[in-house]
Amino acid sequence: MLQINFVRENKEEVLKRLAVKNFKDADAIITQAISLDAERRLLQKESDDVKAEANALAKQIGELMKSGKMGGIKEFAKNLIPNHSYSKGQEVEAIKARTAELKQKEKSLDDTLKAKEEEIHTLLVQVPNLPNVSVPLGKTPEDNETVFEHGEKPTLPATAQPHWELATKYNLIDFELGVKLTGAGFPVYKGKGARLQRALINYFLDKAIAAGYMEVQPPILVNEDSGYGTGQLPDKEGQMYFVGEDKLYLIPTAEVPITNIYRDVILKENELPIKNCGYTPCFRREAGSYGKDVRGLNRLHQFDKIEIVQIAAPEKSYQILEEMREYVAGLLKELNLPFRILKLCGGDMSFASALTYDMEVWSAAQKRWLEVSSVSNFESFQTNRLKCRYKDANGKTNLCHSLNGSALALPRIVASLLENNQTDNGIKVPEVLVKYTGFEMIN
RNA sequence: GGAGAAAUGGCAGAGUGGUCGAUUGCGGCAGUCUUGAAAACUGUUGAAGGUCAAACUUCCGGGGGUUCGAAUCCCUCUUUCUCCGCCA
Repeated sequence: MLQINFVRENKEEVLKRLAVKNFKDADAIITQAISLDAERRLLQKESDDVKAEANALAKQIGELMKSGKMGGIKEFAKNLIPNHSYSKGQEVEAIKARTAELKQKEKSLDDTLKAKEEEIHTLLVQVPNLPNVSVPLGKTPEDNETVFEHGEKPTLPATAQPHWELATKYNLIDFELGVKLTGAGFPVYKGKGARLQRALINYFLDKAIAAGYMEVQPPILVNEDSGYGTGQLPDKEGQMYFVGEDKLYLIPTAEVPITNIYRDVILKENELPIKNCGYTPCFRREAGSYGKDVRGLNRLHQFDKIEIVQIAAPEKSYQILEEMREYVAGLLKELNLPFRILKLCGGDMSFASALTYDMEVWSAAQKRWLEVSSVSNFESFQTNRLKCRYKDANGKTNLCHSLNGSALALPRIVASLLENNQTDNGIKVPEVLVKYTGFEMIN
């Protein structure tokens, strides 16, 4: 969520940059939020003044009663409403009447204030993050900018098979069985298929740890506050599985629990950057995305992913984004998969991101690019919701920046490994994985 | 799941209706002393809104209530601890 103070002070800039994200109602929403905020501050002042008077009265009554000077109370009451005369014994009642009046006023002001704040909030949560100045213009994935390409696309013989056929041929993955147990999109990995999964998880975690990330094992169900903190709620509840009985959501990515570790936390500047990694299964309903690109491992309801998350000082976050991008690229190089890196255009970026790189591997039999990672800088968009802050050298509290990336998502890596490395004698396991799998060939 | 107890500032721990945003200790920061460090001493040290800056307001697990006035009393929710039951 954008900060209202920033929006207020940089309206033109905000509108200009929202246009890059093709956000339609920017002008109306921003203008209204700013005007509501002005009203809000006036109300706040008014309410504060009323409270200040009530507090002062209560305090004085306390002092008078404490000193036992009932006569003092009489004088006090007279000053309260100067031209009013009181009959005996009414002094205290007069004071009470005045505070009751104030209290009523306070309540009505606070109700209005609260409503105003909610209105502003409702408007602001609809506004996406501002894209970084380097984000290319564009509306569709066609407009993404390829910033890096690596590796040779293998040329496969005519007999080459897509991964879902290979998976069946070598008895690695049973899609039908998954349907029996759960439903479409919940495959069962078996034998070397299961072992390959486990090998990849361990390999990715070991690499992340070596790169300075601390491993965490978070819960894979989260509450509503967490869903809100990273921005899945209130908008995308339809994409998450929900356990109604306990009001918990199955995580769509480890980003949610790991980033929420830092919700309502004030960090010391020397603790930054915080680098966490974690393996979790991820659950996505993928409502409305059916078609042929869901074939095999291309799009699942449950899949495994290793996520890297960093909480950084604002002035370092873009440098860190590049480091994270290099880190993920390094993994793909080691796995010997041809890949490209895209800088997403304004129209293709996620709601919360300021700059995103997508990493896509070449899937040789399907002859298409598959997204296996997305590395983003959210700047202070998430941390504003999370209230994740740090104290700088001057003792001032500022919002941190948050970043995350997949490192990596397994299914499409597996798909690409199977397809690209297929030979007449079986599928060759990449060298770096052999010590994790314990076998060199799948046959 | 049943019974009881508790939830206060980075941590520990006072405070049971009236200058309490909160005693005190530890920790942190700054200074004095020292060649330097430690120790000792002095000062300082929560967050949010608001303001040019102040004033001022809010926050003692969350929400609601009683009262002129609540950290303090009442209701409710959540969490933690102890005991019992069940159990990987």
